[in-house]
Parts: sequence; structure tokens; C-alpha cells
Amino acid sequence: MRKREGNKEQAILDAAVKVFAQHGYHRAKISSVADQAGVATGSVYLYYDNKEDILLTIFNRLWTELTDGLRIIVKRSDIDPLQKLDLVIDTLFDLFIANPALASVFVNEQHHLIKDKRGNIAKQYDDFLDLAEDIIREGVRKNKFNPDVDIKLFRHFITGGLRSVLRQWSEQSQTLTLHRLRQNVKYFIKHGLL
Amino acid sequence: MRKREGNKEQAILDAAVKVFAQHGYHRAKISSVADQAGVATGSVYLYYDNKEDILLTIFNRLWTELTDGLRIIVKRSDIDPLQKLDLVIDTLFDLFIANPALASVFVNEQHHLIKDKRGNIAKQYDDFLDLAEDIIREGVRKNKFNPDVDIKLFRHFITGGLRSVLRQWSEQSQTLTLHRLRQNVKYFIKHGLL
DNA sequence: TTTATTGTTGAATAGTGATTCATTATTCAT
DNA sequence: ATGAATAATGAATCACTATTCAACAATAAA
Repeated sequence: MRKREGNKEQAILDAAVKVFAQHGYHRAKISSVADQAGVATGSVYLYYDNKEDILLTIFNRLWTELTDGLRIIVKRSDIDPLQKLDLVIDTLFDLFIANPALASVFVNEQHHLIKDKRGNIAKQYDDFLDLAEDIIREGVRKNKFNPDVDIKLFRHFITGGLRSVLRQWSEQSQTLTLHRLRQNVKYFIKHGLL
Repeated sequence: MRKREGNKEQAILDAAVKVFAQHGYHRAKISSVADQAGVATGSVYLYYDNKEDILLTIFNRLWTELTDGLRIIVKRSDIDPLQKLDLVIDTLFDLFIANPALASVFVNEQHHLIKDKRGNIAKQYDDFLDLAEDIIREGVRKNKFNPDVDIKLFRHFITGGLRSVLRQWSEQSQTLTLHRLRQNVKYFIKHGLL
């Protein structure tokens, strides 16, 4: 028997994130991913069924991580909904500070998978939004948040706005520090423009 | 000499919007676009250099239209910045009510072109945002808007949020009427969650 | 050391769909 | 009515790259 050398599965996934971030999912070549991962082209197919499966795996893990984190935040009883909201934003920002390429893939490539049944990315996204909704609902119930804001709309607006801001940041990280960005986002979500 | 029958250039563009909206730019086939437009596959290449050129043309026209509209709004002196902001949102919503398929292409496919030098879509987008910034700046100057909001951030956040909301709407238009959506967006931008 | 087993390789294959172009159709000036 | 001149066609070509697989390599058990 032969032992597997290193963790190629993970190496390929990491390489894919880089290559997808740089060229976009469709332009990215499997051969480039393999090169980046330091394996042969064919080896990619030992670990993943096909190209889409790689993207699917990236998003599955990401959404799982995000949702798990969110679930913990939602459950906490030691902080109020406002602080929870801040924490959610912190979580997202922390993740993307740690891995800017992942941020780029996250904001740009999800729509390739939304319609796809395999992997249920759409469902994972919905689950995340549903959880986030709990925070808002709690806030409204406790009279902390404005009850006139449509929750379904709000959650899409926020995630879209965050995506856009993160995309901008991942493409030209010099303009604003992520920290300042984060502060501003938090403030803006709460108080709006006026 | 032979005269061109009908406006095939426009027919192809309209067809492309439909097909791109339905399948996404990369999955969309030129042959489908041709079918939809009622012309032969090869005819597409009499009017456009290649597939990307079609997408580029769609975005060029769209951004030109949006920027021209915005320019007029910015210049007006009979309304205050707050009303201008409302008008901008109205303009966007009106456009996408009139053409949902265009909305879908707009929110999903622009990033294919952002890095692309030809057509300067990135520049057109920036120009639009710069103009929008003028409104915010005017609002801050006249003490109508909160001066603590970072304008660069704000403009990205808003456009991203709008995109996300419109995408949601274009994919399942049943949930909320676009009118209600519009009211909520306006309200939320101004007052935030609190 | 030998052999069986599993891991890895990368050139060859195959599928796809964008693009081309030889052919045909239509129009209009004469 | 004729024949340039241009428009339109769509099957054939071409390019690209995801995917396969026969050959080779490394390991471990015998």
C-alpha cells in the first residue's frame, strides 16, 4: 500500500481559491489549479469529481463555517441584538482579512451555483439569512430596532452591501483599512444616511 | 445593393439580454442568441466582433443611460439632495421594472467585464459612482446628511445592496412588489435599522 | 526482496461551442 | 431584366480545456 503524500485535497482547494480569485471561475483552468497546488492535472480528479465540484466544496465549507459561527452568536444571551449584529459583521470581516482570495471568490462566484441543485448552496445561503433574521426579529421584539424595516429586504440589502464593499476591498485593498470599513458599515447599518 | 432587413443589431442585443439572463453569460450559446433573435448564427458576427463584445455593448448602453439620467438629477436645483437620492433609486427601479431580464444581466454579469480593458466598464461604473457621490456631498454640505458616513464606502454599499435586492426580485418576483421594495430601500438608506 | 495495492502522472481524448467562410439570397442602380 | 454589391446563412472548422486512462511510482505486507 502507498501512503498519500501530504494533504492534496486541501492543497487543491486552496489553489483553486487562488486561481478562481485571480481569473474568475470560468476562465480558470484546472491545469492552473493543479500547477498552483503542485500536483499533476489528473490528480485533481482523484479528489474532486469535476471543476464545479471544487467550487461547490469551497462554498459548502464556507457557508458551513459562517452558519456555525452565526448560530453561536444568535444563541448568546449575554449580549443584546445590536451587539450580535456587530459580531456578525466582525466574523465576516475577520474571515476575509484572513483570506482575501476567498473573499473574492465568495462575492463573485456564488451565482454560478445558486440555480444548481447539487450541493444546495441556495439552501445554505437561505439558512444563513434565516438565522440572521432571528437577530433582527429579536431586536424588533425588544424594541431596539425599527419595526418598519422589512426584514426580508433588509437581510438581502445588508449582505449585498457587504459583498460589494468586500469586493471593492479585495480588489484594491489600499484605499481604506478594513478596520475603518468595518466601523463604517456597522454605523451605517444602524443609522443610515441621515 | 442590398438593404438590411429590420434592425438585426438591436434584435440580437435584445435576444442576448434574454438568453444571458436565463442561462448566465458563460452558459449562453451564440446559437441560442441567434435563434432567439431570429437570425442565423453567423449573422451575429456581422454585428458584433465576438460574444464578449455583445455583453460589453449591453453594459455600455446601460451605464450610459444610467449616467446620463443621473447627471440630469445631480444638476437639478429645484429639489434637495434627499429627493435626488429618491429619484436615483426610482430611476433604477423604473429601468428594471421595464426590463427584468436586463436587471438580471446587470446584477450578475458585470464582473466578467470589470478587469477587461476594452469598453472601460470599470471606468463607466466609477463615473456613475462619482456622480452619485456629488449628491451625498451636497447633502453633507447642506447639513442634510450625516457627515460621519464615509462616502466612498456608502456608495459601494448602496449599489451592492440594491443589486442584491434587485437580483432577489428578478429571481422570484412574487415575494414583494417592486413598489414596496422601493419604499423600503429608500427608508432604510436614510434611517438604518435603529 | 518480492509482490500487491494504492497513489500519481501527464499526454491523449473528447466534447463543446465560438468563430469562419463558401455559398446563396436579396436589393437596387442601370 | 440584369448584374454588381452587399446581407444572410449555417455547416464546417478550430480552439480550447475538462476529463480520462494507461503507464509508472511509492509504499507496505508477505
